[in-house]
Amino acid sequence: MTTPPPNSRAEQRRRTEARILDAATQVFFAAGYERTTIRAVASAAGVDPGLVMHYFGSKQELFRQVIDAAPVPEVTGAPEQILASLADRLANEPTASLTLLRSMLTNPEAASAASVATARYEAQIAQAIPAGDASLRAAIISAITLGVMVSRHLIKSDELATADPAQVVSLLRPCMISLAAQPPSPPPPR
Amino acid sequence: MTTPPPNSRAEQRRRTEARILDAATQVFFAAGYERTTIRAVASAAGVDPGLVMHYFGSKQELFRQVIDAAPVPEVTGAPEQILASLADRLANEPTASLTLLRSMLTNPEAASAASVATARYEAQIAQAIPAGDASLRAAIISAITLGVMVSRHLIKSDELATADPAQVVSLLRPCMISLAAQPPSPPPPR
DNA sequence: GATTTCATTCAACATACGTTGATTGAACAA
DNA sequence: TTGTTCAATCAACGTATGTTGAATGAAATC
Repeated sequence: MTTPPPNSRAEQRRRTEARILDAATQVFFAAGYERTTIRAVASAAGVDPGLVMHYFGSKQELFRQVIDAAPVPEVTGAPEQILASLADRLANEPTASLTLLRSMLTNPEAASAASVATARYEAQIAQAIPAGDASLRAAIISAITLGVMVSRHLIKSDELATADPAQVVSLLRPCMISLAAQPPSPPPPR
Repeated sequence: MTTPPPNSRAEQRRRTEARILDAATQVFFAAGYERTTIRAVASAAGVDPGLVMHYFGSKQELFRQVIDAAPVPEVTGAPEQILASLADRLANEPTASLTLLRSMLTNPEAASAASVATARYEAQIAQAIPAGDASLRAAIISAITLGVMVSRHLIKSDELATADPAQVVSLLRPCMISLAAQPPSPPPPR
C-alpha cells in the first residue's frame, strides 16, 4: 500500500479535489444544474473558481463526476425489500440521486445519463416479477418511488414532507404487493 | 357585446399577445424556466424580444401568466374518477401542468405558486376519503400521479413512455383503491 | 542551495442573457 | 390632409457566467 505522507502535495491536492466534489454535490442538489455556478461551488469549497476548472475541466464534467459518485440504490424485486429501500430513502436526505433527478429534468446531457441508471434500476426490479408485463410493472414501481421522493424532498411544503416514513410505507405496501407479487392478470382487451 | 373589427389594431395586439403566450408555454415546457430565454420565446412567436418585454414586463411575469393560464385538473376523490383523469393526462401531452411541475423543481418562485395548486388538488381528493389519514393518503395519490406523469412525459425513453394508458391505469387500479376506498387502517405502532 | 514542479490565485475575455430607450410606420381621429 | 396613437422593431447597456492564461509561492527534487 502506498500511503503518502499526510501533508504531501499529492495528499493536499487529493483533499482539495474531494472538497470541491463535496461542495459541488451540495450546491447541485440545492440549486439544480442551471442555477449552480462554478463560482458558487468554488466559494463553498473555499477555493478559486479557476481551480475548479483546472481540476474538472468544465461545468458539465464536474456535474458528470458528481453523478458518477452517486451511489445507485440496490434493490431486488421483492416488495418488502423495495419498501425497505424506500423507507430508507424517505428518512435520509438522498442528495445524490435527487441531484440526478432534478437535473435530468432541465439538462439534456444529464437526462441520458439518468436514463441508463433508471433502466438498470427497473431491470433489477423486473427480474423478480413473475408476470408477463414485468417490465411495465417495474417501471410503475419505479415511477411511484420517484413521485413519492420528489413530493417529499423536492416539492416539500407537502403532507408528505412531514409524514412518518413508516406510515407512508405502510400505506404503499398494498400498492407494491399488487404490482410486484400478484399473479399476472390478463391484459385488458383493446 | 363589443366585437371589435377583426383587423383592428386592438384585435391585432390581442392576437399577438396570445401568440406570445402560446409560444412561451411551449418553450417553458420544452426547456424549463432557466433554459428558456426571452429571445427564444420571441423567435418562436415571430416577434422581437423587446415586444415580449413590452407586453409582459419581465420573464418572471411572463412565466407567472403562463402558469395562471394553466387549467387545473378537476378531480373528486373517487378512485375510478382519479384513474380516468390520469388516463386522460397519460394520453395527451399536458403541456401546462408539466410546465409548472418541471419549473417548480428548479425555480424557487415557481415552487410556491405550485405548492398552492398542488395543495388544492390534494384537498379535492382528500375530501372524499373516509379515513382519518385522508390528507396523507391524498398526498400519496397525488405523488403517484406525479411520478407516473414525470416518467412518461418528462423522462421518457421509458417503458412508460410507450405503454398503453389503459394498461397503466389497469395496473394502478388496485393501488388507488387501496389508498382511496379501503377502510381506514390503524396507524402502525411506533 | 539552486532548480523544477505544481497547487493555487488573479485578472481578464467572450458570450449570452434580461432589460431598456429611441425609432419607425401604419392605423386611427380631427 | 394633418396630427396623434400605438404596435412593433432596432440597437445598445449592464451584468453574470463559463472559461482561459499568466503569475505566485511553496513543496519536491537535484
